[in-house]
Amino acid sequence: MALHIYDTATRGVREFQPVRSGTASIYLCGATVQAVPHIGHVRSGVNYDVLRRWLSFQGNDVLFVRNVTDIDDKILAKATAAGRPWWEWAETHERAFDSAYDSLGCLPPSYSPRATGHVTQMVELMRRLIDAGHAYARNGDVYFDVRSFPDYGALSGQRMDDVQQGETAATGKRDHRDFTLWKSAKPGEPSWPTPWGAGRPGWHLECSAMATTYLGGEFDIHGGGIDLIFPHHENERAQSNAAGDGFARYWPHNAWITMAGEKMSKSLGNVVSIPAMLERVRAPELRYYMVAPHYRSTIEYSEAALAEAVSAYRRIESFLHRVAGRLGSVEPGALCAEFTEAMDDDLGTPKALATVHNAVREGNAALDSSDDAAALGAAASVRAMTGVLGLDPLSDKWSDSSTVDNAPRQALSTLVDELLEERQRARAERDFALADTVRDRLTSAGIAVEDTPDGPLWTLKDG
RNA sequence: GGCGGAGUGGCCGAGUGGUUAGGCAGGGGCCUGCAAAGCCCCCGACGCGGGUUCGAUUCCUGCCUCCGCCUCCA
Repeated sequence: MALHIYDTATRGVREFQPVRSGTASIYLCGATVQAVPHIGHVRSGVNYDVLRRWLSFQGNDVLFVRNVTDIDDKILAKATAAGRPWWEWAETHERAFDSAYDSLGCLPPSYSPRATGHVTQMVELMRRLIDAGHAYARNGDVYFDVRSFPDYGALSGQRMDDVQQGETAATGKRDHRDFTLWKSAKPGEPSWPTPWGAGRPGWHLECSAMATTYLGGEFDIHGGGIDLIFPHHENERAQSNAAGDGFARYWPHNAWITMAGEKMSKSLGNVVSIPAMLERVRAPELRYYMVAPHYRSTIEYSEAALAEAVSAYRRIESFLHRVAGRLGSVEPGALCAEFTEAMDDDLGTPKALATVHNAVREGNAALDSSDDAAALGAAASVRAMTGVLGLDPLSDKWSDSSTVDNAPRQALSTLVDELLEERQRARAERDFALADTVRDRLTSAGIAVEDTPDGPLWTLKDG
């Protein structure tokens, strides 16, 4: 089975057939960089990172473009309120997003275009729309004429007559449902010159301009959160199709992470920032939490569920450490067939992880029965499968050796090994009181000791 | 008002017209000086009422509850 992916436009799963065979082009609506990212924002990044990795793994040459909206009402308002230049405000938060994506193991995009760098392309797109009779200028604003495009509403399933109202601010519209392509300059606000007057981009226009600039008039996948279906993606599609571009072939949308049943928003005060979370759990554990449910299912955030994700991830991790400790290095091997099948079915990560856990159990059993070949095979498979999900505990990104300073670790290792030798001597002499005292000392220092057939193994607790 | 999503065992979370999701927790066992880890077994579920069917959690229908979008939003 080839990859099948959900398409909001058709309300169903369809086989992925790229515009150009052997390549995959993805445009993801990235952040409006007006505040620090929370876990909801990063879920989108992580979900599409998994899609991108899966397409790459299957041999596609993937182009992954994730934009940055670096000019909009909120950025201007917040920067003004903070007494800072708008461009500094945007840049500061863009860095915060980049850092959050990176810390969760999202591969960097092929390119991350900024809205302010693509005014030329936006002007050209407006020119085409006006020439074709799909847009009009009024007092320096430029609007898309919704009634000129009969297919408007097809993506989101909206019926024209039932759309309650459009953007509130605009005044020069022919129809209240028309949306703004370009906003005329207001005193004190940044602006760029156009044939219709100075102004700044309307939100929807920039994505069409940037997507087609880098991915072509027709490309494969356009993603984002479910809230973007209407009006943002509806409008993007309308303006691009009206201009004569085929635009995106597939429109998947990821669901929310909610808090106590409500979407996260700063006004509700229920935002969990990424740095705050990473003080409590390790990055791959948080990533596991976001990858384990299906991307189209709402995640109801809870401490207990997060703790379960931590346990589940550690089960996988400790299996790989077990095998590596006993049998030496483990290289990524072949995927289980069920894993491929699950991933091909609209990125069925829950089933895919079930496959991983089955392999872990079988691998542990093989280890217990000293079937080294089977254990190694299972471990290789687990590395490959978790690698596709960006969760491979032995990858350079997540293995402890790459994140912990080597010299301190060496020093610690020397001291711990001496204590463990002392404990082993005590055990050999059946002086268990002394042995347990040594173990208790290590435990209280945050070092867990496990006895294995190959001798004691120590790990730092709570990574 | 329009459009869309969801209600699964103690918890998280998939899925299917009849036969094992997976994880976490709980009970029993093996292993271990003890512990931890691991393995084996067990426990148990499909919001409510109708209908279709040999059989429905899975299809149809009515109802209840919750959530999202329609202004900016991952």
